[in-house]
Amino acid sequence: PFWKSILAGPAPRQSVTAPRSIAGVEATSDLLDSWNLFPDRPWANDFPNQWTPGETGARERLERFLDNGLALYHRRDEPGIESTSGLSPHLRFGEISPYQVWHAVESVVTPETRANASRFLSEVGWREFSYHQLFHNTDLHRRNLRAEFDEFPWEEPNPAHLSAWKKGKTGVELVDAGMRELWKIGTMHNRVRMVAASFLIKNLGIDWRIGEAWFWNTLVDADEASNPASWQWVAGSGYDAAPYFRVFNPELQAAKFDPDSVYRARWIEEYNTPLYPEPIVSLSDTRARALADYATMRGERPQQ
DNA sequence: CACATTTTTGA
DNA sequence: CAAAAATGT
Repeated sequence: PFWKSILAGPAPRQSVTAPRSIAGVEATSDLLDSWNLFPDRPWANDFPNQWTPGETGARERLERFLDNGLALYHRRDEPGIESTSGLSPHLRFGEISPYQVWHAVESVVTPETRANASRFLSEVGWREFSYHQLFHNTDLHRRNLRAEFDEFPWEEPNPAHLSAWKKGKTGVELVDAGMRELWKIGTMHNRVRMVAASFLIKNLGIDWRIGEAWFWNTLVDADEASNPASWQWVAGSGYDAAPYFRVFNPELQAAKFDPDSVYRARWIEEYNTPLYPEPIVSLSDTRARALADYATMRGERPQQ
């Protein structure tokens, strides 16, 4: 309903260009580079190859997406190909606005790319919906929007499981590839985020807030609205969220969206070697336990 | 933006 | 009787 009502309204306004000067204001500005904001630790070595912080980088990223990604956007769920925009860190830091994105897309759209363009804009719309939720719930990262989830029987996090998830050593290929992408370059493909989140919450039985906190600490696009809203979406505790019983099967997701293993092989060095670990949990057993926990929350008697 | 199971379809 | 569609969690 949120996006529908946005679309029913007027198009967003055009952005105004920055003024060269403001009458009566004398302002000098440091060069951003002189602040040496970029991390110099080894863990950030690969970051400069991934994105260029700042307004120019944001503009270039958008152009690149409009030139190459938009026509492929119907394949956005395949993490092995570059079909998503990669704009999230730029949007996060206000280096480009959703309104600018909207008008840029509308200015290049053709009948052939109309469907992809609308879908892409609706994804930007999810971000707006997240801010709508945050505006009305400043404790979005803490409180289940659907209060019945306060009764959910989360288990005490198993430290070995949680650590394996953070390090990408769960033995579940798509989850590990995503978590290692996150650690290496501070981002993760959206489809894989959903799978990795579903695995933590449902297969490992760990409270979504613990996953949210890890993403908040590691994502370069960590966003105070999108991050918690999306975790609540996967957990089923959010507004208009995925129902809790929608449990991703990481193996089926990998077969469907990474059929040639390109993504998994890219991020898991020891992929397809004996060094790669066995799964730390059984996907089917833990899925059954998750559904049983859900029934408990709903006050239902256990099956049989 | 799921998956498993049941029911229906149709060659 | 396999595949597609509907259904329940």
